[in-house]
Amino acid sequence: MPELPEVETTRRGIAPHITGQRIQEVRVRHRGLRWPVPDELESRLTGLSVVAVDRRGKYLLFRTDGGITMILHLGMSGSLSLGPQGPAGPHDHLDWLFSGGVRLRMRDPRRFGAVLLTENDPMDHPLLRNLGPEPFDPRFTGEHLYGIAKARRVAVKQLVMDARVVVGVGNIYANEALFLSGIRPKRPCHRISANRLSGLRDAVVEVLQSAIEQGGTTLRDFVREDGRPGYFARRLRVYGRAGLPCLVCAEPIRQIRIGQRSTFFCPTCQT
DNA sequence: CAACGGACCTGCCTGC
DNA sequence: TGCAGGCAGGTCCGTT
Repeated sequence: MPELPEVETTRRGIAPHITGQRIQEVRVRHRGLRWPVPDELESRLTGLSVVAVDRRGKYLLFRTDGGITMILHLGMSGSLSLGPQGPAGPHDHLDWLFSGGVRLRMRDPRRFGAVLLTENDPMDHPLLRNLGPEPFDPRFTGEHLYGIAKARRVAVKQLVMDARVVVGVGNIYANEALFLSGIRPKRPCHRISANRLSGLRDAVVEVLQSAIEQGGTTLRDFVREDGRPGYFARRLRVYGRAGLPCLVCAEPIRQIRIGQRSTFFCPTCQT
């Protein structure tokens, strides 16, 4: 159930184990993901070595010495694990077996994930081409947010969740960042000052950074028999806390819907 | 262009 | 206990 911190934690967990390793065999059990797993995946990957595992937004990029990059997205319910994992379950779609004996497995019950190949620069791939800056990129600034916000009329929560504006801010961390910066999720983005949007930028960076740091502390558990990456306990201030007292002012946290997504905020701390 | 709603799927929880 | 309904951390795509 990955947002950017989970994807980054996964990347850091697997990269040291498979970088430099040769793909000996690819087993595809179920091709049905968001898009069908390409028929030629097995034949084109077998024999290549992984030279790097990168990330762009929530996409993982497995770069190989054959000039081919495998693009992998975990969707809503996907996870990667390093083996040995035991017998494959019904939602274990793919295995990659490496020459060193390591096995990487992708599980995805809801099948919103994706596995694709590209032989070109993956940044030019249609799925990645129009993505906004990484949250930790110096180009993601308050001015960047403000410049876009003044020309748009959506709720600010929808703006920060728009991958063309900045990548990696999913529903949980959008809620958290808006709480931290004291902005109501529903506020029209063009009616927020540059100063407050700058605060929102800082909050986005902080909330993602600290989640990644917490994930890092459990990385040692990444290789486990049951396979699931070590999900860390999140310290959430508003997400999922409808009706519970605000941790700052004790006012009950409210829950509304914005663009079909659950939204949580404190009616006194956030204006 | 921007905004919006629907679509893709399964699992899990709630309430009748 | 069974079943319907609602909800879930993503994001693409078609329509207006």
